[in-house]
Amino acid sequence: MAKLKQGKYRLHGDEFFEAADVAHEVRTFAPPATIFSQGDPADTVLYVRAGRVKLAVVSKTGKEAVVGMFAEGDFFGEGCLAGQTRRMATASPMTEVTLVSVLKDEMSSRLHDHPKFSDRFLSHMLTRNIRIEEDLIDQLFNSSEKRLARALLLLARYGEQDRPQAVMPNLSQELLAEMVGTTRSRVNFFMNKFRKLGFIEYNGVLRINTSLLTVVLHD
Amino acid sequence: MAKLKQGKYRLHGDEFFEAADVAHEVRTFAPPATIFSQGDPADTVLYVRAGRVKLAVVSKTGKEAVVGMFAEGDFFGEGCLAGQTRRMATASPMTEVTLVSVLKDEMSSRLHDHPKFSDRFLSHMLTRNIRIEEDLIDQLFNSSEKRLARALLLLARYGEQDRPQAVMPNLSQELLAEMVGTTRSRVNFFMNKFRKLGFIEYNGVLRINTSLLTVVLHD
DNA sequence: CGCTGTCTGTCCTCTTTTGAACACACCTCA
DNA sequence: TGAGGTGTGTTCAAAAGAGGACAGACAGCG
Repeated sequence: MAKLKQGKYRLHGDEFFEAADVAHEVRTFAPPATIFSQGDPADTVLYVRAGRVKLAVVSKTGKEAVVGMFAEGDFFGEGCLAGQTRRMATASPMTEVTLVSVLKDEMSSRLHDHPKFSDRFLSHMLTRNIRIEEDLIDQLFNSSEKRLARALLLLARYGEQDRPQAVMPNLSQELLAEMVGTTRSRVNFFMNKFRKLGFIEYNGVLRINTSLLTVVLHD
Repeated sequence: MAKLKQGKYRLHGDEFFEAADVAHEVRTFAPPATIFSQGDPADTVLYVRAGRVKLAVVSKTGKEAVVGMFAEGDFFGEGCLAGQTRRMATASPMTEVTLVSVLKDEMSSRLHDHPKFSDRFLSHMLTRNIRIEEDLIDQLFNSSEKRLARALLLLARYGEQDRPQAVMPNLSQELLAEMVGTTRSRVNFFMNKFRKLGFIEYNGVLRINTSLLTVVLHD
């Protein structure tokens, strides 16, 4: 385990793959490639060694929604372990990304016979679960204004690792709308509102005033 | 393993608890009791041996939303394994219910050293994950009309075990509204619409015409 | 019997959200 | 240099939803 500067412990990359002797394949992607598409046959579980991945669903009406973003240390595509035979969403790289891909059957076996590996995976599942559940509650309770505020705050926390609160510039209002579950015009409206109120500033880079923006969340 | 009539295999009750030698406690509840409340300290994982449980969140503004319903064979309250120290939701029995409760630390240990048990739990997590993700997508894409239709269809599938499509009578429009994430007046409006169109009928018992109602979902 | 509580049916207003349009700025590439 | 692409700022009418209010039906209970 490597201790990161924020003080959190995190298992690093391959160790536990190698410790558990998991047969795997390493693949890299860069935008605008596609890792897998909604409807593809699903027989591998993926793990992010480096970079960032977006998981999105498109509805019958062509609307697109982001249902997950994954970074170093995350698994995704694990639905196939529960019997999903097709991908339910489309995964694409947001940056250059290095992935470890493990066949479903291999994955099941190693989960079964290697406790450390299974611990690690289970802990991912628990965390992911909490996150989706929060997203669901957010959708159930909050207006799009609050949901946008929350999304920005989560992004800010992501950014924390490097400099205080500079968030990636390749984050269009269109993408924000997909993450939040609303339309671009709505996002634009609230972004300007937040800017006027001094909660955020942006012109190329996005800076977020965490403490001010938090106020939006709590009425 | 017992083979159920629908042809699905399902592990039954205690077997795998006993096989894994998990220290546990059995408790029973009946409405209108509370199993645990949002904000309570969280240090056990629960398992439903019989009956049905509702998991709901109340917002700061007093709105209530149902984020999960659990039946025989389901685990819940597993957030504490991922470090949540408080319950994020309130769990209540919907019927008479028999629960198995396992201390968090005991749970971690057994997950770590007993593959069968860990398999079983992991499979629960994967399934639950898929379900919440679907709920989230449903919220992101669909109007309350479609969400209600979906909720009813899911309920019908639940009922499938016994008679074709009679759904529990103690299912108020208020509760439906909480499950769907809307208001009662909205639910009432669509229930009447569905009834007029012959998609459902109700007067005490609710009967759902699955194939007709499915049409609503697909435009 | 009447009181009370719960659930349904209905109606109405106010707010939020959608969906689409158009102008403008900026970048890139031929 | 100019054309096309992409992202932003802005506006607006129309649709969907929220949030109440109120009456009637019905059951349990003192």
